[in-house]
Amino acid sequence: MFGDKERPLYEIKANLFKGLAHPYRIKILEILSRSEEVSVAQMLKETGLEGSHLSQHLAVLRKHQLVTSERRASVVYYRLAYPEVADLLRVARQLLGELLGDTQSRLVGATELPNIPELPESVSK
Amino acid sequence: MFGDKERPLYEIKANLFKGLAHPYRIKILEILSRSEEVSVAQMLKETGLEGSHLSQHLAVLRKHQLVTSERRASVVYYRLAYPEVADLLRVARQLLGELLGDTQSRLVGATELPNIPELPESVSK
DNA sequence: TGATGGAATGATAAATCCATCATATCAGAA
DNA sequence: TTCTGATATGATGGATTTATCATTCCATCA
Repeated sequence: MFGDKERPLYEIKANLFKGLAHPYRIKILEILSRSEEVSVAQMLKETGLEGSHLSQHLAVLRKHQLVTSERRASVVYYRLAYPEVADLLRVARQLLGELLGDTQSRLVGATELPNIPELPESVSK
Repeated sequence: MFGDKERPLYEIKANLFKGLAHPYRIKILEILSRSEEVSVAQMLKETGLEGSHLSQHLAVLRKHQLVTSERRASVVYYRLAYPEVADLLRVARQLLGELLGDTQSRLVGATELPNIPELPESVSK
């Protein structure tokens, strides 16, 4: 195993992307990208997730240092840890523009990409 | 399940990040970012991976449409499917600059992030 | 044709991740 | 203090991902 100093950058980067690699976490980060600061209660509404499930995804995002949280009274507020997180989502959107623009990609995407668990209505976009 | 048209963007984005969420795939994409076009043989050398393992990761990258491949004679050449892929890595690097710049993050990263399988010497950076 | 080298695919066990449910913590109200 | 609403943590089974090994495919050369 590696000490942190010598740990290859690839692994740190891969970890970063792992933090982003779930539809609900993307959803959460996009909510945070728009709003500066959002309470867990608000996210519950916007995502339609069950409480502990949301908390679990928030824990992942915290672990990867993509968000920070602050408790005021009994409410916990989240925000993006760095504006670059939003940049990352922006570039991803841009790449997907290209990617989905290609005629074939629809079909390929539909048939070959892993199937995706259904989300509650409220989450659809 | 969703047809491709209504499939929420979050899921498509999450899939994109999943394609990036492995150290060897980052390594591979960075090699491709530098070189316009690279043969599998060259990647074998640069990554130190065993053949079928490399192929498997290349298959993942193809499935996610992050790279394209072309066979000329018996050699297969890969390249990035879109320049935005390199952008994504660039932004990630930038974010990590912030993230690792913070004093605490080293410790947190070392103790709390999932442990990472050791890579052969040749891959270390 | 058969043999050879480069690359991809298939199968499998181990590791990791996810959704669900139950339980715990924390802070304010009664 | 006990209760209650808000949030987090723990445990568990099922699904997905990964590393390894064996096999197959594809193109060239003898």
